[in-house]
Amino acid sequence: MHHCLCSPYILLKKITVVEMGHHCCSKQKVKRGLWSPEEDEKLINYITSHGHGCWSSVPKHAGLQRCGKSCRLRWINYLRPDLKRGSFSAQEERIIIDVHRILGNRWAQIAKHLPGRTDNEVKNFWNSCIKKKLIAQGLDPKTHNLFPSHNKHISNNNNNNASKSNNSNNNHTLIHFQQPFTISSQSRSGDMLNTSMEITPPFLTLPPIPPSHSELQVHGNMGSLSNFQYQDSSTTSNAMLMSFRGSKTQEHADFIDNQPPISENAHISSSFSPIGMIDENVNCMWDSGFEALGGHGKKDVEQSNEQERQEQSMIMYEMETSYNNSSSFDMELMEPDLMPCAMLCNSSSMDQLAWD
DNA sequence: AAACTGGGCAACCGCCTTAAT
DNA sequence: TATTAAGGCGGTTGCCCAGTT
Repeated sequence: MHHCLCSPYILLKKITVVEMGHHCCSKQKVKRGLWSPEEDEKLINYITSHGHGCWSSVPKHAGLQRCGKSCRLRWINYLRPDLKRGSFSAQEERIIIDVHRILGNRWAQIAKHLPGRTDNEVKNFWNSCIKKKLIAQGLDPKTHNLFPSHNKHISNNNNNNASKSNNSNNNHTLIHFQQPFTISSQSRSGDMLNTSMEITPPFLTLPPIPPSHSELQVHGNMGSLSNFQYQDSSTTSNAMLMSFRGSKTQEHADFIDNQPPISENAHISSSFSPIGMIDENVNCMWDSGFEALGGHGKKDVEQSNEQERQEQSMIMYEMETSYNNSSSFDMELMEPDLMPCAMLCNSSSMDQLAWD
């Protein structure tokens, strides 16, 4: 729920003036509570004509009895012109979950993947909505893993440590792919980066987007990780397929984008140590270059410069299975596009944030 | 109709980091 | 190098609204 700037809700809300003020502006009398339309107008007028500059001086220059922090927060979370309004889309929801899975409660980082959304908004949405959905699915919202009791239940049903739920008759596409694996990054030239991460699937924790918007298909039998495929055909250009072919002797994880192969160097290794290519500008985290599935647009020659940049940013990932339940890695080393969400969201937003 | 309750969300608090001196 | 102020961020609070009793 977003309150309109002229909402009676704001007008009726009690606004207090605090004598002591905040610790950051203790010598001022500052208003607290919700902002009035008049205050908003003052702040907007000042910032649009002068920029915020030093926030601590904004209230004085703008004629506001607020502390600088409060002004900054009000601008960032509510008044900024580039803010997106309205409820979160299913795709935004998926991005939040995917990034949260990797970054945890780093709302500001998560919000960077959602243009027009603020960290506060994402945080509130998580706490009020997504968290409950995950819990309802039997997933721990902190770890995104199954709660032990739920895990046991699934295990009993499937006789395996991996399972899926793909009942087309309900709205829960929930892939429980329990074996964690470690990702370490490697530059294309072969130089190893000190980047590694361990991911405990499932990647997918959301109900499928309604068919009108997207289709999420799960194929195969997850038993022993064999022949599992995940296909996201939400858009014509983003469709991809991940295939886990598992056996005790030879296991694969194929990540196939419907984009044309970016590099012939891409390959999949055995022993469940698949190596995929990461392309920050392709809407897919993994581009194995194995085979294209379905239609896709061809690379335009005029994009050669762009492609060169893409090539430079490609990182080879090696994944290997691990059987402990820890899931830690150095978040600071994780580039936004190296996250699962990159599979699902528009490249435009990801591009901007790619190498921040 | 009134009271109660939970959800949603804007705003605040306090800690940490960074930049300036 | 130490100190201080400002900015940034995650956690939490408090208020209003809508639904329920």
